[in-house]
Amino acid sequence: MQSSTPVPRAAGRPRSATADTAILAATREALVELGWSKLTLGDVATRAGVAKTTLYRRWAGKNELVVDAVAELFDELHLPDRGTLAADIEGVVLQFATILARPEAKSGLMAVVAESIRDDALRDRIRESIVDRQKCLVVEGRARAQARGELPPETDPEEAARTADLIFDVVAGAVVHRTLVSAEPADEEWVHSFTQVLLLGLTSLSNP
Amino acid sequence: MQSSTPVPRAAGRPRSATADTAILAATREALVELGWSKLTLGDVATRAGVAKTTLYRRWAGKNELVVDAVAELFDELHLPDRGTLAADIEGVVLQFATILARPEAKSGLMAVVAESIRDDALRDRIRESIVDRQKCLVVEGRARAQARGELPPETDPEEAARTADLIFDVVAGAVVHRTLVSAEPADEEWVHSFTQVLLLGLTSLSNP
DNA sequence: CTATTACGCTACGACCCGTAGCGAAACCAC
DNA sequence: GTGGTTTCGCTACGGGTCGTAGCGTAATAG
Repeated sequence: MQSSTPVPRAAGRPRSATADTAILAATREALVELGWSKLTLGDVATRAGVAKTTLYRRWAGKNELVVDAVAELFDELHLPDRGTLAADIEGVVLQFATILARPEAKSGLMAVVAESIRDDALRDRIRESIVDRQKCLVVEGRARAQARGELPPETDPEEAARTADLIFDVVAGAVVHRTLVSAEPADEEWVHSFTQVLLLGLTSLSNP
Repeated sequence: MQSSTPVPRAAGRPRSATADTAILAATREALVELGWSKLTLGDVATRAGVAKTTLYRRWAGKNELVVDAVAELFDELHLPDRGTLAADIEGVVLQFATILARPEAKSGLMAVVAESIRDDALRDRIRESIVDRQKCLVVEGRARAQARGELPPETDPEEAARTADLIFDVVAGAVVHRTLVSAEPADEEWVHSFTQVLLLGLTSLSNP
């Protein structure tokens, strides 16, 4: 019934994979040099060495393109295992802060989130490719801490989800606000103080 | 040396005060209906019943205009005196969340902050008219708590400033992230849980 | 009155958007 | 090889917004 390549290969000329990576890299480059507002799709196409029409065949517009370009920055985000909850938090927060310190992340992230306020599809895209991956780290970190006995095990899964959401908003919100609004570096000293505050709140939530 | 009106009145036709308020109101209206990206200065001028040139005589561009329009939303932000630190925090955070729930705040605030990443003058404008006023509430709230004996008095003023900055980033960041990124309401239940986390961290910072 | 400044209006070049149309190139099945 | 199919690069276009210049008029001070 089927030949060697059942479904994956559709007929016709395949899309250039190198073009994708070139476009996303060009987008980040333009974000650094021009910022969000002065970034144009025509300019990105020129930088990537592709035609403007090729860009529009793959992305609906500036919003979606920048989301994908910024999302790749968060690929390097992983949860270290440093033995204690405090050390794990410090490690992952510091990673997050390092990524946010890059100009392409600063220029792009806030802008697409602002756009997502009035674009539900864009919000979902951001959630899938950026936010949810970060939230997983919170859940995983809490699970490790519970396995170590640093935090009591969760009883109500619904309550656990609410707590994870709260922690995530606090962590991500604080780092983003520090970096993008206060415009000061989230360096080791700041992360250490922040972790200290968070840690007490974490344990207190579990032992009301 | 001076007549009746020394400095304030310059020669010539004075600027219309009603035009200012009409323009800022029209800006907020356009933010609600169109959002940041589709808001044009020509449209705002039409809504306000003024000429487009009048707009450009008073504001350098879209960024500065929206900052002023959004800043007025935060005029109603005041620190209540509910007797305890926990109650004060819950009160002011709930006020902040209520303002951020308004569509004109959502659409405008994130966008101008994103623009301020690459515009130092705009960042200063935001700081003066929006951020610093919020930070004052943190400082004032801590002073009250210290007067009540809920928090130990500060010794090092530099350390006190760092702590206030940290608390501010945590509070503002968490509420903003909850409202604009997670896109879920910062209602009384959430604010209560958040306050619980924050309060423990606050006291722990003071008693290391 | 004159001088000065703000206002409304019109018009303009410049830029970017997003799309259509075309021929050429790269893959598939036969 | 020969079709069929899809992508690619390129050009060109109408439409929209920008920010400014120019002009005549309106409002205030001296």
